[in-house]
Amino acid sequence: MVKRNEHSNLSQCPLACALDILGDHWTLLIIRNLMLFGCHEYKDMLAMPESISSNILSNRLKKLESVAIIASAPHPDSKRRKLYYLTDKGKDLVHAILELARWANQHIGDRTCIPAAALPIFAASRDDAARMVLDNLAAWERQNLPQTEKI
Amino acid sequence: MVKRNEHSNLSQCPLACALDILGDHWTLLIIRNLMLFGCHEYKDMLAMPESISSNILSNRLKKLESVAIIASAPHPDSKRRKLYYLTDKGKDLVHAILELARWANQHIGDRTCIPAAALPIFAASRDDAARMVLDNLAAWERQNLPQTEKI
DNA sequence: CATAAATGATTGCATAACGCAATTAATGAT
DNA sequence: ATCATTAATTGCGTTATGCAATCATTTATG
Repeated sequence: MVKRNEHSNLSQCPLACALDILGDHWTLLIIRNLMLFGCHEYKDMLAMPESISSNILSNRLKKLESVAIIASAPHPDSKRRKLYYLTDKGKDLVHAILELARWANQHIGDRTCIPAAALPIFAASRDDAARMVLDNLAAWERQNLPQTEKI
Repeated sequence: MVKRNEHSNLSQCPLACALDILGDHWTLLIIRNLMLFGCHEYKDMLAMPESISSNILSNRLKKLESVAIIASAPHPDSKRRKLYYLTDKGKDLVHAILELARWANQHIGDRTCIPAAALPIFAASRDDAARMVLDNLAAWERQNLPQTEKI
């Protein structure tokens, strides 16, 4: 059985190893949902405009949890629901994600439109933008996660 | 015929549109080769440690040229060789690429090792690093590309 | 209590993308 | 002339993806 090429078997380049985890069409969009769009539940992610399939979503959430980029907690309102959130490792992707979005906005901007939820972040400077995102996440966590669950 | 999900059909989010172009296992590695490793020819890219297949490489070079992230020029030494290089649009990915590499180095650093060619860049601050990369590229272009070919 | 709806997943199947080896066409070198 | 190099392309088998349907569990409703 020929497995998919895992760069990290052959290369120790940081970029190559990062792409083993992040280099597909969906993973960074899931992280974007958690980071910028206040999307913290399975059903919310299924409803995103890019229309991810439920099997792919399930698969990616599992992978991201297994490499500790995200974590999950039971939803306070229901046993069958879960809250997904970014770990510190996941939050640190804010710089890479904002740079990719910034590039797209600058170079393929005729095809893009910054989502309303992200407008204030795009208006800010690089450093301010990252800080705003992290502040928003911290505020969400104070409201929605048990205080002891901070990872 | 079911085509691969193209996010840009459904979403105008800059990140989603960027991933239509960059969101696979190989595209950013090719850009990395041009940007950081002084790798400007087909045969050099085939020799990279991650072992890309020649059909995939050919396909990605074509796609990247079609979206004007790279361009090519005939090699001065041989008609059958080509020189690939980054356009300004491609060079602007320097920030995103360095942030991804920085993240990997910080969070999965046990599995990574910064390639020697990139060490001085990693040692520098964010702003200095991007400037160093762009200076290196400009120097290479002065030596290897006809002056009128600047795109 | 019985039934229906919501939710987080999993399964089966068809298709597209990929990985590998071999091959091609054009050019250069001996 | 013959062989090697280079930038691709082709064929074929494997893997990943997309989609629809389904499942199991939990919550809501009559």
